[in-house]
Amino acid sequence: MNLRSVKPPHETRTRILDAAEELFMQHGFEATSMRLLTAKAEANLAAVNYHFGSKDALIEAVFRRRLDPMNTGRIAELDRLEKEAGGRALSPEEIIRAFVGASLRMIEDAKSGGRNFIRLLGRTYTDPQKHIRSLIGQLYAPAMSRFKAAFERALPQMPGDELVWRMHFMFGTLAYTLAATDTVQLIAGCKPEDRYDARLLEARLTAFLAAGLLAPLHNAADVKKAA
Amino acid sequence: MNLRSVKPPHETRTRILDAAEELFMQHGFEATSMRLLTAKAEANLAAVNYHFGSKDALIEAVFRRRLDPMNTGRIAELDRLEKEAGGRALSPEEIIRAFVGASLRMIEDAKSGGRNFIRLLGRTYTDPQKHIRSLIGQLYAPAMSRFKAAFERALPQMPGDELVWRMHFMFGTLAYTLAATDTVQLIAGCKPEDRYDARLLEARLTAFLAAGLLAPLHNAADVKKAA
DNA sequence: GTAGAGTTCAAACGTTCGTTTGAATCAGGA
DNA sequence: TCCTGATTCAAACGAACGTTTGAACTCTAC
Repeated sequence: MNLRSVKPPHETRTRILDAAEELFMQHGFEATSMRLLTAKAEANLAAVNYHFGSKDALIEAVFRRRLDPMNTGRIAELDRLEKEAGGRALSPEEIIRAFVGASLRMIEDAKSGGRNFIRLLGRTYTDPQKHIRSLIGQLYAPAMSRFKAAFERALPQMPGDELVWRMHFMFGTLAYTLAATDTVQLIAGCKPEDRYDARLLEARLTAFLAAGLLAPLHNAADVKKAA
Repeated sequence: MNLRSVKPPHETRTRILDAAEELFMQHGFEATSMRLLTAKAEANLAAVNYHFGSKDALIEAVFRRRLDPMNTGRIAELDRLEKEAGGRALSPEEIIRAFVGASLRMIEDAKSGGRNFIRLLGRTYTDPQKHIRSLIGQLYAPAMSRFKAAFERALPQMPGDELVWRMHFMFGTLAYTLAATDTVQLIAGCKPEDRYDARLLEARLTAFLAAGLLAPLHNAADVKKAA
């Protein structure tokens, strides 16, 4: 029995995923070389191609590992809330919290690299590569349609296109807030340790998003008339 | 006089900037090679290094060309509004519109590549490379502090850290909304030509942002108690 | 018409990239 | 103990990268 045999099966795979998550976040996909990545994972250069097939397949695996459970959890949480509410309609705040909470709980989970992943994810929503965006879209699609239906029930009076846009705005606020923490420092000095008091952030985000979602409806006719 | 002499002076520089703007948007910085870029600009491979010095310097020039006038315009618009208002305090909506309007006016300007730039910009806020983010931060700093002061005058009752966070949220919504148009299609089918009716989008965005900015203040003590 | 600065050009530089290869090493069952 | 499939390893592959070079070319001013 040599030293290497103490590793559980597939540990190399996991070490590669962890290293990839962190390095992709720090440097981006293209700027992270397989040599740097495998060195950090304490694996051989060929290990990525052996275990995943290619660099692109590794990227996909990084997202699937975290995103599938996260969105499954979001849907389950929504199911739970609706069952708990019986026939009563959920409030917009409850629905927002079910969505936002999943991200923040992963950020709070400091032991696993969840925070790395959330920041990576925020950056990837706007990645220029089409196959990456379509992967993200594909992984989000079930949760998206589920939450859209929930919002429609909670806000039956809101026009469909308006709801789509406001969901887009909410989604963007969440993605950007968790990815671009530097901007807060840009706006004003802000102690780093305050940045991720997840519970306080959740309250701030939810209040902001709920208010935006429930903003008074503009009058499209007025907008066009003013033009 | 040969064919090339019909080009105005520095036109090669401009063609390179235009090509870079479009290709950086489509493929990102790293994935855009100098060979592809100079081919699109109908320039020699060495032209970028001759006119700009390096690829990094080209990236910086792309941002400076658009961002400097845009933020100068934002500040001028705010100055104009305040002068027009005399002593009266500006409303949050007016301030938001002054900021958002600059982005949307550039998107509307379809002839120049303004729309490309705005999308590129939205993606770059979350770029992993530190020197790029710090460049963006540096170019935004004057407008940021100017608008922060304006919001403080408009909302004297709002705590400082709360305002910083809400500005962060607003900034994120704007950046993401203009960069990740694909997500709207993900949430629900949406005709592409509707996506950038800039005037309608400005109304939607401003309503959402103003409502979020003016959201009821949460009670931080309650949040901590609930934890 | 010629000197000279500004610009363009083809070619090559050294480096790094993702991937492949084939041998070496491992664990576990017959 | 030996076989077998799974995994790791060092080494090399061809391609693509950003940059540099020095000659060729263009236009202006004298």
